[in-house]
Amino acid sequence: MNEKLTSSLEDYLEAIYLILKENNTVKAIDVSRKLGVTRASTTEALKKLAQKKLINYGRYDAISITPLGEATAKEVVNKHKSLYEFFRYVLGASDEESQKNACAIEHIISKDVLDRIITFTQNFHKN
Amino acid sequence: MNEKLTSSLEDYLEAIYLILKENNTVKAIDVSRKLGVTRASTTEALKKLAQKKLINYGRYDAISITPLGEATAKEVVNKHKSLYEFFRYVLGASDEESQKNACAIEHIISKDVLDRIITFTQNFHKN
DNA sequence: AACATATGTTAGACATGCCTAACAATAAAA
DNA sequence: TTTTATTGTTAGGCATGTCTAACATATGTT
Repeated sequence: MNEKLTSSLEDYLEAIYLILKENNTVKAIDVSRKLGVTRASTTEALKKLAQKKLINYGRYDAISITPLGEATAKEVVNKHKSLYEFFRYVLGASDEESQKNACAIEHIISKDVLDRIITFTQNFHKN
Repeated sequence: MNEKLTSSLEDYLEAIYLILKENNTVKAIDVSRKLGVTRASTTEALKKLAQKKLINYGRYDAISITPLGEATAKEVVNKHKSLYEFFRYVLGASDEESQKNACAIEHIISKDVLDRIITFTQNFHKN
């Protein structure tokens, strides 16, 4: 049941969550544009996310996020944010580099190492 | 021509390089065991690496690495080592966690951010 | 050398994830 | 409201990467 999401599906879920937060509404095409994929690809991803109970969605239907989906999305967004801040403010990388690497690494880093990075960043800011 | 390797092919090349360094010889089955994949999968990967001139290899033939392949492998190994050291000695993660995360992140981190991590680790050791 | 075991290869299958092109439905404009 | 444009869906294709099972070759043992 509770299988781990693929990087790709995490990206779709994250996009839906972020768009919803800005617009209070999401359309498939917004997701397509945000991720730079075709509408066809988005349709397929939406089906899979709905099957996993992370979003509510039916044919030609509005998209909404479930509580489970929202929790999952928030986790990904937090990972992204934590990594971004580490790259940007601790390592001094550019905004673009920090974003790019956070986007890739957020899907594969372990909780243990991420937590250490978060702690490290906090201590770094204190000193 | 000089297309970037996939994460998977980088793993195979890295394994070949490391086994060669220990044994002075590699067999496909060694690679299979090291990566936890079937012999069939390794055969296919070897074909692709040979096509890209990273290894010398023909049907039922011994495997050797080309200068280009060796250079490429060394880069990956260095990325791995740098990440491992950062996780292990700067963040204080366990050996296993450090290995696991290095294995995954080595394929996707950018040169810019990696270089910053290397510098950071060096400075950390000085203080 | 003959047989047995280990290793390598191939074919065919499956899963993921992307695409294009054609079609369907909805929304906007006339 | 009828037409047009936008958005969503489906079907079919392609690439990657894995697997199993059957077969081929090589290696080791007797």
